[in-house]
Amino acid sequence: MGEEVPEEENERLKLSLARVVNDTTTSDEEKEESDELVSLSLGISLNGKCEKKKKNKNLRESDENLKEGLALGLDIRRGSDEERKKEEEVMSEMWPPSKVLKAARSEDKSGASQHSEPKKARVCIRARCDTQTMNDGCQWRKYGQKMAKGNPCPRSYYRCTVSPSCPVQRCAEDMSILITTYEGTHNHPLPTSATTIAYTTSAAASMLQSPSLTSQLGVLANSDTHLLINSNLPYNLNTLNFTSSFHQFPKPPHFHNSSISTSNSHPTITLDLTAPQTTSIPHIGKFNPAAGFSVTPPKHAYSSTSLGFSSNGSTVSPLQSSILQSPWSPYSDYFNYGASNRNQDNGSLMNNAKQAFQGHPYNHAFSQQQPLLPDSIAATTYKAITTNPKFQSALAAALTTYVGVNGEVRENQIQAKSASLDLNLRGDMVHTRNADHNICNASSRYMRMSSSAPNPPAQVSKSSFGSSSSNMFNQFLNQWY
DNA sequence: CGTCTTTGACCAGCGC
DNA sequence: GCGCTGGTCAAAGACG
Repeated sequence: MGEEVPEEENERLKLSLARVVNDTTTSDEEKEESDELVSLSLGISLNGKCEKKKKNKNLRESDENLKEGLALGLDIRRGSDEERKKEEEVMSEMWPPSKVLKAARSEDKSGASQHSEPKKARVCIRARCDTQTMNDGCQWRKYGQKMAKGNPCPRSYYRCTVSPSCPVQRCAEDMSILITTYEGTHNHPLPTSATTIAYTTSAAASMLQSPSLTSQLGVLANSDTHLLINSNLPYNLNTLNFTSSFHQFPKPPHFHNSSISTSNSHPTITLDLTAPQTTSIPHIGKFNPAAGFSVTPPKHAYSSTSLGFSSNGSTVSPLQSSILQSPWSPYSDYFNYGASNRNQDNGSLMNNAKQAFQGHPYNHAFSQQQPLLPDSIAATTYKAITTNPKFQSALAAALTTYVGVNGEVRENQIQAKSASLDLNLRGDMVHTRNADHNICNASSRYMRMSSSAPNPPAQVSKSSFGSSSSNMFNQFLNQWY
C-alpha cells in the first residue's frame, strides 16, 4: 500500500515534519541549549584528562556500561555526531565518579576561562523519613561518612550500585527529615520503582541547567538568589518569593515548597516533600493548558493503584509516594493530561513534546511499560519549553513582569483572582491555576542526603508578591497556545 | 565466603 | 604556606 503513495505525498509529509521540527528548534542558540541541557544531565565535564591513577579493575566494564547508558540516555542530544562521539569517548575515560567530580571541580577553575561548561546540577529532596535512608528504588552503597560542620548528624555518602559507572551519588545526614541530594543522572536502566525519582531528579536537573530557564531567571540567579514559589500560604494565592541568601534552606519549616537556589557554585533544586499531604497537592484544580481545566481525582487516588499506572508490581515507597504527589512528579500531570480532551492544536503541541521526549534518559523505561505515560508528556513538555523560543519569550515576559527588567523585585502585591505562575521544574507547562502549588529551588554537584539543617540565618531580604493579574497570564498563555 | 558497613587516613580545594 | 573542611579511599570488621 505504501508503494502507492505518490512521491509528492512523501515530500509533503517530509516538509510537514521538517516544519514541526523547525518550530521547536529554529535557532542555533536553541540548539546550544539542547546540547547544554544534556551535557548537564550527565554532569560530566568534557574537558580534562583522568589523572587519577586509582586502580579500577571494573573500569573496562564500566566503560561498556557507560556506553550502554549513553545509548539509552543520551538520545536527547542534538549535537553533531562528532560532538557525541567525542563526549562518549571522554565519558568512557571519566570514571570512576570521583574522577568526574574532581575533574568537574578542577574545571570550575580552569575550564571556566575557556568555556563556561554548565555546572552539575544537584537535585535536593527533602522528605520526612523514619529510616536512615530513603527507599527510592535504587541500590545504594555507603562509602563514607563524615560529621558535617554545624550539624549534629553525620553526613553519609552513597553511591548507586546498580551500575559501577553510575555517576549518581548521594550523601545523607539522618534525622526526621532527610535531605537527599542527587547529582548526576543514572546512566543505566533503572528498576521501575526507581524511575520516578530518577526521572524527577533528572528532569529537575535538566530544567535547572537549561539556559532557557536560567537565563530567564538570570535576574534572580545572580549573586545567589533564591526563587521560591510558595504554596501553603494562608491565603489562596500563589506567591513568588524572591530571597537573597547564601543558604540553601533559608525557609521556615512550615513553608512547604520546592525551590530553586542558584548559588555561585552549583545550581541546586530542592524538592521539599515535608509538607503535609493535605496541603501539598497543588494539582487540584490545576489549570490544564491542554484542556483548560483538569480532572483531579480525590487525594486518595494518588496511590499507585488508584492512579492506574502500573509499576509492574513494585511497591511505592513513602518517598516515592511523596514524589508522586509532588508537583515535580512525572505522574502528577497524569491528572492534568490524562483525563483531558485536547483540541487539534494542543494535540500537536503535545505530540511535539512527545517526540522530543523520545530521547529522554528514562523514556525507554516508560515506553517499555506503556505506550505513552503521562510522565512522558510531562517530561517532553519540558523539552518543548526549553526548545521553543516562543515559549521562552513568553516566559521571559512573564518573569520580567514579575521581577522587573533589571532584576529588581517588584514590591507590589498584585491581587490575583485566579491566575498564578507555576514554574514547574520538572518541565511542565507554565500555566495558571487557582489552587495552591509550590515549586522551585535548586543547586549542586552530587547526590546527598542530609538531615534538615539547623535554622538558617535570617534572610538578607525577602519580598513576596502575589501572582500577577489574569490579564497578564492570559496574554502569557496566548503567546504560547 | 561474599557483601556491606564502619572508620581512620588521605587528598584536594579554599580561605586566611 | 598553612590549616580547615569536604569528599573519597580502602582496610578491617560485621553480618548473613
